[in-house]
Amino acid sequence: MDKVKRMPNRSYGQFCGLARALDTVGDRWNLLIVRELLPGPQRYNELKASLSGIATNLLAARLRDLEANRIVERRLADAGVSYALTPWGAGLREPIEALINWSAPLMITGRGDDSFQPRWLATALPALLRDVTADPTVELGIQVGDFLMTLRIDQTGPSVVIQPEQHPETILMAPPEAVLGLAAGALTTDQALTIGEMQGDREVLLTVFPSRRSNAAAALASALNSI
Amino acid sequence: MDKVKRMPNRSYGQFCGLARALDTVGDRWNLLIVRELLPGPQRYNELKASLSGIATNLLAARLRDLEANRIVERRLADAGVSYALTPWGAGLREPIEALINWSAPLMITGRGDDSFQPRWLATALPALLRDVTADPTVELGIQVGDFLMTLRIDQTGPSVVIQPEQHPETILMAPPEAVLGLAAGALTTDQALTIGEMQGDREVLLTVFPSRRSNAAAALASALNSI
DNA sequence: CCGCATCCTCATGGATACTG
DNA sequence: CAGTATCCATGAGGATGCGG
Repeated sequence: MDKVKRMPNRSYGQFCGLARALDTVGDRWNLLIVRELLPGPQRYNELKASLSGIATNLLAARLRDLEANRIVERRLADAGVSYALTPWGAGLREPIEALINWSAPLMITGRGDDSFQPRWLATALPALLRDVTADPTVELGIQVGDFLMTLRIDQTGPSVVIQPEQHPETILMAPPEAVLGLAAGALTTDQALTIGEMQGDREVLLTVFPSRRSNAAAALASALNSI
Repeated sequence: MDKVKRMPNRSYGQFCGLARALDTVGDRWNLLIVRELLPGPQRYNELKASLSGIATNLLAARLRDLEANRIVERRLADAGVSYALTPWGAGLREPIEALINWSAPLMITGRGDDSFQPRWLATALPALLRDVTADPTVELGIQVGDFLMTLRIDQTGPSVVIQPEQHPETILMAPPEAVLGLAAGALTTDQALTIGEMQGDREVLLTVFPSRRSNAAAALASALNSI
């Protein structure tokens, strides 16, 4: 009846950086929680809502583990608790961005029945557009849901700023499948624009400032084709 | 008795690159199998031996999944099957290297009771030394176990070549904890050299070519300190 | 031998109800 | 709002068997 002693925690037991990284953040939901916290701190119920489907006991357990491993820290916000990444935890941005870039072929099938949060674009777009240079300087405001950001492409490369001051004349409102499909290279810029213009009943509206429109389309096309 | 229909595969169901990447390679052992195949194809039993602790049925299942997802492909070798990465599967090198870099703080505790395979250095060392430039050109042969590689640091950055032609006068034979501890910044170069020289009974021998020794130590120190 | 498949046990994940 | 508690389904670990 007394079998061999069981390992208390299921570690790979390998002296390898990858194995130890996965020992720490390899459990289910862990990296998705980190992704959720990359744009900024979140409350427990915000995390629970964004990670649709996570069991509440699992979310609590994962947050406890991540806190014990110094990846996440609890902060006392007004009227509640707020979860934020430590500097080391925020260092997971690079691996996460690398996984997002690698996964581009998995995104061209479109959204399907999957859930979507505009917040995810704040991590995905900078990753997908990294190391891309465009000839003319382009600045687009992107609004998906109630999430505002500015996509800027210039000689120094592309950058995405979250929650910028609004530029109403250059706001691109698009459904997530159009934006991410475009970002993944699934659609040409023209197709994406067409989709945006065709589905007006879904509150999809494209209003790039006219004098910049061709520049924006060309820059986006060249940027996205090189992904 | 008829409950809600269960999902056949446990997908996150999120339209997000990270979530879809983890749907594909997030299951336990998957990324470690990819790491094992990064330096080159491996046989089933080689994988089973390196990944000490994996259940044989799990390895078979994971290889089937990875093959179905076009990450791994089976090749008919002489007298058996050989598993190799597809080009897309090899693209996981970047996320894996990013995780290895992120995990450096987890490596400074040393090897402990963990297992070790020299093959892992072939992925870890280039990752840890990326984006580092050294002033003088340095070339070191590193032998751990029966695994030979050349670490070269010059103006174009560091590079590691596996199984090179041997340079006996610059071979550094060191225990894995010394090499990886050094790579993780746990030890200064001098300490690592001392360890190497002190533990001769463990077949630990450091014989950097004398005229290059100071250059090598300085280059390694500056390279490793900037990690 | 190599490359798995089967069987069994236990740890982990998932859904829901409940509580300070 | 921010979690615990509980129960059950599923997946991992380990031993063994088995055909080529």
